[in-house]
Amino acid sequence: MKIFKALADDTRLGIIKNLYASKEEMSCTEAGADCVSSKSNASYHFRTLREAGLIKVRKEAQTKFVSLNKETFDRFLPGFLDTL
Amino acid sequence: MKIFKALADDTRLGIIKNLYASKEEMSCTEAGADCVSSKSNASYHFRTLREAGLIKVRKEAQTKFVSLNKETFDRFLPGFLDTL
DNA sequence: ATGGTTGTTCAATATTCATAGAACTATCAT
DNA sequence: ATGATAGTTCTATGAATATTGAACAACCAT
Repeated sequence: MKIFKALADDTRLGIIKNLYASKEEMSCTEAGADCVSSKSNASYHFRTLREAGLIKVRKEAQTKFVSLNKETFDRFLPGFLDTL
Repeated sequence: MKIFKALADDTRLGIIKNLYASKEEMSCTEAGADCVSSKSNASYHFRTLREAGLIKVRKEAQTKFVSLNKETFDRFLPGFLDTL
């Protein structure tokens, strides 16, 4: 459920696409650059994605790096990422 | 997107589970028996599911029979139904 | 024709979710 | 220490969704 709610939003879907396309981790700022409307908005969406288990977050200095949590996709939405 | 919005709700997810478990078509009343809170509410959720392409509807007399639209699941969420 | 099912539509309300700005923490660079 | 960067949290507000009941339409059975 949390997964579907997390994916039921254009902004978050955009972030997922960015992360999938990049094949690497990105900073929150990077990953949300073209989707997000303010930094508090960004924070909100990244939290939603994290709580749904769709992304992993690693902190380095001030910066947080995010990447797709492949395990979750494989487990609950196997094959989905390839339909993006 | 419409697909995720459609799945991002407990009531509709319940309906999907019922349909998946039954392996056959069911009437709307049957499929929603344990999830839905009123008949207008049922109608609303079935419409949402239909518009997302997740179910097929067949009318026979007063009764509408609903079933999963496997094509949509296979195309956009391959493998998902088996995780239910 | 009347009454009983099955489902739809409409309008009102309630609930949930998304957005914005301001104040804040933490880290780095000078 | 100061300023800059990266992100969080809070409160308020707006937008989108869900729920309800009432009135309705379609179909069947008698």
